[in-house]
Formats: sequence, C-alpha cells, structure tokens
Amino acid sequence: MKYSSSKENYIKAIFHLQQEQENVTTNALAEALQTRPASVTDMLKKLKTQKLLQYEKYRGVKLTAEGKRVAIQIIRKHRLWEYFLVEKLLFGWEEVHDIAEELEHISSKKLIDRLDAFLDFPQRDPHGDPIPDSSGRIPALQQSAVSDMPLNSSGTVNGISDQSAEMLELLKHKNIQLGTRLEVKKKFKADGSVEIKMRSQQPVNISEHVAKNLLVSYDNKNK
Amino acid sequence: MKYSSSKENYIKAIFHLQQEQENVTTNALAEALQTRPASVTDMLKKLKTQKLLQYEKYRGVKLTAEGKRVAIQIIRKHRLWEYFLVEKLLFGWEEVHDIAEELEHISSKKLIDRLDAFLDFPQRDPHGDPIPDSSGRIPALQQSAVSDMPLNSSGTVNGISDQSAEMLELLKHKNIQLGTRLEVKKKFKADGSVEIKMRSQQPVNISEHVAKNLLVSYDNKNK
DNA sequence: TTATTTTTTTAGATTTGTCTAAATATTAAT
DNA sequence: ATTAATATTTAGACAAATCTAAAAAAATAA
Repeated sequence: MKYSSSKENYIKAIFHLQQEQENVTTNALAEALQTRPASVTDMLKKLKTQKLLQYEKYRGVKLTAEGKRVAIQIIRKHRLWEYFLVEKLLFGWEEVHDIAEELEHISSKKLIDRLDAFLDFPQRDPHGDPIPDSSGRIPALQQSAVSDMPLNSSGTVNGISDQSAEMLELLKHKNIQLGTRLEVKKKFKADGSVEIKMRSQQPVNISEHVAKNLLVSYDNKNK
Repeated sequence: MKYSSSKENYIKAIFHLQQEQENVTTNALAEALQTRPASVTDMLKKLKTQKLLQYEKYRGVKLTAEGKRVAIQIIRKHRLWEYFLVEKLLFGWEEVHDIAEELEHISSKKLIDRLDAFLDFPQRDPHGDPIPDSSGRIPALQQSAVSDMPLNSSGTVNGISDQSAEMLELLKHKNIQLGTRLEVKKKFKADGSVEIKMRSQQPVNISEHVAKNLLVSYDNKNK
C-alpha cells in the first residue's frame, strides 16, 4: 500500500508521540505537524478508514499494528538517508534532517534495501538513533541522559532527544558530537547543571536542559 | 522558486517535446503525460502566469528561458540519480527510470551538487544521455543512429531514443547495452533492417525500428 | 456541582490538480 | 469555399488536504 506524503507524516508523528504517551491527542499532533487541530481531526478520520489507527472522537488516537509497521518503514528510510548524506555526501549532521524529510517519502522498497546494503547495514543514524532493519526490527538501545549519570562515570554520546537545529548548533559550539567520550565531574543541585570533561579539553559546564537531552551509553562503574 | 512535482513534470515533458518540434501541442503533452487535454490546458494557464512558458490559446506552447533553466535542472537530477542507482546501488539500467522519476523532485540543490561530486561528475547517464552540469551546461553529444552508419563502420553504443521498458527489454535480450561495440555488416533495403556484429558473437539482425533508435558514436572511417 | 476554560469536532470554504461533457476554433478534405 | 474532422478550450464537478469560525464535549476550577 502506498500513502501520500502527508499521511506518512501523520503516521510518523503519531508513532513518535506514542513513545511519550500511549494515547496521542489532537492538539499534540497539530503542534508536532505545525497544522491546525481541525485539519488533524479530518485526517484522523481518513487514516481510520484505512485501518492505520484506532480513533474514537474526543478519545485520542493510537496506531494499529499496520500503522506501526508503516511508521517504522518511514523511519528506516529517514535514518538511512541521513546516514548516507553524512557518510557519503559529507553533510554535517545538523543539516541533513530537512533533506531526509523529503527523501523518506520515496516509495521503492528495493531502493532502500539496496541503499542499506551499500551503506553496509548501519545500526545508528548520525544522531545516534537506531535504524530499523528491512523487516522492521529496531536494534536495542540502552542509553541514559547525562543528567542521570553517576558522578565520575564516563560514557559515549550516542543520541540526543531534542534535535532542533538550535540544540545541534549549541552542541557543535561546545564541541560535542556523536561518539564524543565524556566524564561527569560535578553535578550542581542548584540549577541542575553538570560539569563534564572531554578528552584533552578543559572541563565545561552544560545546563540541565542540555544534560537531559544528551544521551550516552555508559560503562556503569566509574571512570 | 519551488514547483510542485506535477508542474515539474509538465516543464520536463515540454522540454523534451521541444527537441522534436519548437512548438508543443496540447494533445502531444496530454499523450506524454498520460492525462487529458483539458487538464493540460488548465495547467498551461498556471505555468504561464509563473512565466515558465509562452502560451496563446490554440497556438501551442514554448518554454521561456526560465522554463528551460528549470527543465534542465530536473533533467540533471533525474540523470544523476539514475547514474547513482546503476553505479552505486547496482540496479539494472532498465529498472532505474521509475525510481529516478520520484527522486528528481527532491528539491535540495546542495544535495544534487554533492551527489554529482560523490559520483565524480559523470558526463552520461546509464542510457547514454548527457548530464547537465551544475550551471546547466549540457555536454555536447555527437552521435548517429545505426541506420545512418555507413557499411563496415563500427561504433560504440552511447544512447537510445526510445527508452520504453519494452525497448530496453529487447536490447537486453539482444545483448546490446551502453558501451557495446558493434560493426555494420549489411543493410537490407527491403525492410531497412541491419546486420550488425558485436565482438566475439555471431552477426545478428536488428529491425529498422531498432536501428533507428540505437545511437552510437562512431569512427567514421571503416573498421 | 455549576461555571469556566480548554480541547476537539463540525460546517463550510479554499487551493491544487484532475476529470467529463459540451462548445468553439483550427485544419483538412471535398 | 463550405463541410467534415480534429484539436483545443470552457464550464462545471470532484478528491485531497488544508483553513477559519462556530458548536459541542471534556477537563478544570470555583
């Protein structure tokens, strides 16, 4: 089955919002898609008749198994294209999102499987998010926010929750990127900020906001 | 300026039809785009207000300089993607057209220029058609149809006019592809068919239709 | 629990790209 | 130079995706 780009965007947004909350509200969707609640209601009705989601008016929405399947395929495409753009075409990781938003709607399954093979079956996209495989399986990801790391533990950055251009900008400025190794030196109760040290650099302070958004895989026991 | 996929398809079709005939008719466009003449008329009016073409009712249509510029950029994208699909993703040259039809509407100029560099600035797509460069220049192409080659001359296949799936199928069957070297052995006046010989193969006969569609660059003077 | 605020839906329009059927213009044929 | 055939355009309609404004339902607060 083929769906319009617009429908695919709805499916994808619902999938992402469902990670936070089982039941997705009309307003949350309107916000995520930068559209009006009335438009969301209209579209939900259409997607319901296509059995991509369960929807009862005023009761919010939830993807069906089929809806999830579709969402994961779109996410797979998005992340593989991002990987391609960064690894092969040498884009910066902060500039690939918008282009991938377009590329993810190209329909050929064969294309994406060939691309996957060409890229040698990467597990993570440039932002550290896992890339679903051809059959929709998503590589397990055990990560925690810097804010939750114990003192003196170290880890490797492998994801960020808030991937806005502004946040990526800030991280670039602080010299933090995927794969960056860091150690938690101090945690300030006062404002939730954290002092971290990266290899061959002076310690730097990151705000609570950043500490909560920066995801790392870390080796639990000390440095 | 960004245009819808539909508009881009019209622009591209007009550009191609203009190679045959300066002035493009409504019916020819409807045929090329697999749509109705009435729809063509509607669209031509819209494209005219965007100054992409000159159009007077009942008088046919012609692209403006801007229209041509847009057309060439779309063609550039189409052919670069085809090259990518064949060279990097190992698709057969007969299966890439439809996928490229989708990819050609991805808007990022930076993407296509990076792709061009990644592919090492190819001059021809997998069907032998020239790839316009970043500024819209099209590499000169001196080629002639097999039907026009003198007896005993040889040449290298570098293009085909009729790129329908059926024709590509037939050529594949006859073992003819881009880069194939061939020699004209006999020309039959009766039906216009031509006997050609390819390296380490028995001579084969191709119909007038095929001979007219098979383009080669050839070394004028005999074998 | 009633009133107020917030969320969601409905009703009715709009835009883009398409269609059919009918009308009109152009071209070709007698 | 009419007539017949063909090509093109107009008129009116439709589906998809969106919008605004108003109505209705649900959640929250007094």
